[in-house]
Amino acid sequence: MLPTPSAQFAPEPITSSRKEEILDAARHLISERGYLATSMRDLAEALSIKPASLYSHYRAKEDMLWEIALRCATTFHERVLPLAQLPLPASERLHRMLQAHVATIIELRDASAIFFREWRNLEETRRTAYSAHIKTYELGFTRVIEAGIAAGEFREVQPTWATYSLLSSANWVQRWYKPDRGASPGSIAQEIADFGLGGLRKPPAART
Amino acid sequence: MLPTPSAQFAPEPITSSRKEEILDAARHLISERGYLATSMRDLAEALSIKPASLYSHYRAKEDMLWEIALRCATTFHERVLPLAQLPLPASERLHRMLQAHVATIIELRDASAIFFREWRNLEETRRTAYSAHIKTYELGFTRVIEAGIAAGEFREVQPTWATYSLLSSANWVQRWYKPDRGASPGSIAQEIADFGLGGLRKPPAART
DNA sequence: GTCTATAGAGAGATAGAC
DNA sequence: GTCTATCTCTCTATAGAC
Repeated sequence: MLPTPSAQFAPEPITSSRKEEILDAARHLISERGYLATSMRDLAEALSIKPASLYSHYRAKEDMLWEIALRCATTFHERVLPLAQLPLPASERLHRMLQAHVATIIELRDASAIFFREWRNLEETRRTAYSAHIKTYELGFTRVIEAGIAAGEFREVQPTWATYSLLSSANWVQRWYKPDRGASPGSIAQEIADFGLGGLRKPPAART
Repeated sequence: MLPTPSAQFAPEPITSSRKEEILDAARHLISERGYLATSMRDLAEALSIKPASLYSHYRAKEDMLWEIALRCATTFHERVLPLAQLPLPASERLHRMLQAHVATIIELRDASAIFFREWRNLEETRRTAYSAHIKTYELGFTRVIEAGIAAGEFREVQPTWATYSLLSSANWVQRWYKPDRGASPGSIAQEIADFGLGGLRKPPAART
């Protein structure tokens, strides 16, 4: 699963590598301090250049935020949503989706943090586009949950609520995951997917 | 459960009611736009006064954030942690704690949003105190989960991970809860507590 | 592509009259 | 307790030399 250990994005061709360095630094600083609390001065200083130089690469601060968010959304879509179409039972598909989701959060840790937290700082047009992305993504999970209920694999929960609940608990991994804690990203993803599905699965036997 | 429908906080006696009006407006604006994106000018305008007048009530913008966060933390502690001590099975105690937690999020919706999101804008001393509060609170859940595992009520999960997972999925209610959706706060709290516990409970029968 | 210099807006906060 | 007036700082962004 997820054979490529390094990220390859493709919303637009990666033009200059300097732009990428700047975006990397931006991801790091913004994920740590927040978008509004990170100034162009801070960013420039982290790169050992002057603030004005940043504007040769990005026309505005918000353009960076948008690029970070958009690439992140694209990666989640490309890696997770296709798994919904596999010819497998719904519970197995959902499990793989959750695992891929969590693995992506861990791999794109800084970008994910920004993706989850900073969308409200996008101007309205972009924020609307962002919301549409999110809705599509969530719907991918909801459909599989619905299928699982119809197939009798899952309890009869509200599919949208279950989606929120699962993704919520998966997304929090981004807040407390520390790379140095021994547990491998794969095992964490596995554990979270297991745990989340536990609440959904129909007990094999009967009772209450 | 939670007999008082209106909040009564008590970190310090409620001095003037004007202060409370200001804090209410602050809660509303900050929860909607974010702390840094809400200026003292915005807040003053919402109250139909001039920005300078705010400083007769609060010495600094951050003092408001701190008061909002501290009161919110206190309420969560007072309402939820005592339930951990009830003479009941761990699963039942955990269920009641989750339910009270979710009910509090819904009732203090604006304050909760700020409490979860804006702590990073506190100055260091306060942020440290905040972290200590949170740790104590989470530990209350972890202890009950440990007890449940020891008693054979729960599967053998990592108690801290389970705590994060449960609280994460509960906390997300704050993002998508709409007061007008028909479902009562109580039934939502119930559903979320049920769902979260499902992943934890030991299946009554055996298998896999 | 990076620099110096700076424009122009808006932030948090204070002084002191009423 | 609210006002007018304003200080000082920092922000994003631009102009134009190199």
